[in-house]
Amino acid sequence: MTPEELSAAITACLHDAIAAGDLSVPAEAVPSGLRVERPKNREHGDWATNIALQLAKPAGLPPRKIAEVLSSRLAGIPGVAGVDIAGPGFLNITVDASSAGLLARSILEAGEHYGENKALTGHVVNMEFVSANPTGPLHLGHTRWAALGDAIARVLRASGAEVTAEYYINDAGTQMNNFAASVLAAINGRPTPEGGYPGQYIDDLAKAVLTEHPAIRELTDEAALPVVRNAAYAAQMADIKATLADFGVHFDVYFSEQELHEGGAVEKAVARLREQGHVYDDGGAVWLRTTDFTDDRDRVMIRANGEPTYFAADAAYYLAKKDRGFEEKIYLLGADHHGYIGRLKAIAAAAGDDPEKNIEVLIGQLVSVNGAKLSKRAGNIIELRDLLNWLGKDALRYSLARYPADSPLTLEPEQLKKNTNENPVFYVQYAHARICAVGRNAAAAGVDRSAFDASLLDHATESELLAQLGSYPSVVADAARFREPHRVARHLEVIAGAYHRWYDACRVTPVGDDPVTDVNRTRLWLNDATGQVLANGLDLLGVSAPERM
RNA sequence: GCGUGAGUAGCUCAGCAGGAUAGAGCGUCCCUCUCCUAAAGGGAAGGCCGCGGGUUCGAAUCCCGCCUCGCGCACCA
Repeated sequence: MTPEELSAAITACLHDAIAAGDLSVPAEAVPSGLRVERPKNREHGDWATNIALQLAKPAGLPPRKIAEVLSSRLAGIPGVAGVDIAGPGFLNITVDASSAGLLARSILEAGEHYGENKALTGHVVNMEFVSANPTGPLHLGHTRWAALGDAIARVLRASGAEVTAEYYINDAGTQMNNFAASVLAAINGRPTPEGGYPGQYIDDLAKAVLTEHPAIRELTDEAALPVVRNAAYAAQMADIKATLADFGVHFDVYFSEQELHEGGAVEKAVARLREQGHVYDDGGAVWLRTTDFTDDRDRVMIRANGEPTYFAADAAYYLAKKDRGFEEKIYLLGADHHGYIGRLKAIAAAAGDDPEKNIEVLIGQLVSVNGAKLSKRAGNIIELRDLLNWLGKDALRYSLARYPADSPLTLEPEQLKKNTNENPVFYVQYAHARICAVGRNAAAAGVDRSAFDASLLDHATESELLAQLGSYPSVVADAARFREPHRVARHLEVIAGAYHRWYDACRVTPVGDDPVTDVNRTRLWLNDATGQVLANGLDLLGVSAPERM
């Protein structure tokens, strides 16, 4: 029995009690999503609900009185072994072993789909993250959002949402000219120009451009600059994409800012917003009255010199997302950009959208790494590529995904390289590897899954393990709803702990010459089911589930 | 100044979508392998949940005020 099935059964009992006149509660006071919780204290049963406490006020009865009415009905739910009323009015429910144990089989039947849910079915989401400028390699500042954004996209999909992961390329504006000028200067052996980009990677790009265009030095700067710009841009973007691929991060769409400008989308956006009545002219510039909404000041769209601002492109980009049919637009930004929330929401509102519903800006606090070496290639930054080579994809992705985005984070590399409990990614992966080892040993000992008797899974550690496995789908759903994949990571650690304790208490393979029994066979189901859940959860985080360590 | 995030065990952090005795890992101190991965497990010790008010059956959690720290407040991108 899963917690969802139990809570549905309790809800049904509640409605029965009301229909039978045992309880008088207004329909609107009955919670739609009744939840059962795993009590911290094992003496409080397998599952608990505080429904009686919640209904006390609307029913005008003491909570314990309501609990008494419900407890006899709850006791009649198939699979429920006992119901106790505790404390102020909690209902503590004990599930019989055979009912709880069936979960092991249903997990294996669902396989890699176990944990998927329909919490966000019908949601069409655009998820924008990383969006690093194509003027240099990805660095530490992008790493957290890459890991987190990709994991959020995965949990959203697992909850039924239709998600497009998108990377906005800021390939327009003066930065690209400075970038091109820097590469051209390197080609000609001249020093980095004013406002240009220093670093070894510029020289590498220069060499690549020179290989592709051997005669480039013979052109005037004016003629060479566009060629250099395009070639260096393409090479840098290729490097970024390759790094992301190695990091296991996938984007469905790379969206070019330059194409917005070239296609006239920026002018059209200004015109559209002007039609909506939110645009005005002042001091030769064109402004969007974002203060009509929640922004603290109006924003310039077209400067007095006729050049559109970055903000104007942002507005055009928002409209492009809207026009492509994305009802929900999620932006993942660093804390240094949190000032953008107001203006982005104002764009949405000015476009006629609901800023509470159609746009969501997630802010992540900055991350640092103790003892990380600065990149020689790219100047004073920590490169994602170097972190990847140093710590490995799994440790890096897991450790970034296991904290909420709004908590400041300092990674401890020495800890991430350890193979002990101190390293959470190891702890979870080790549990998976151990499960696989047990599976191999079971096969060698002649234990297979030819029999399954759920009532044999009656040890306290089995009840605990089964309960945590049963909670997994709702953890995935919560992770999606709140955009917090760290919930998955934390729950995997709980499952891994429950597994290790079970492993110590209950053997799958017989000792010595003892015969293979249905206890062994049934435990193999539980062993394999746990491995399936750990693998599924690690996959949501972009982390591998090794079979051996 | 305004906005925004944080403050929980010696350390790194969960818990904040109100619930029962506030949790995990590390560190310290005990204990458990002739038997599936001890790379593990069990136990002990360790807390004015930043401070002060409020809301209610109940507050680490919600509201108000204050303190400390991080980040941001461009006709830059």
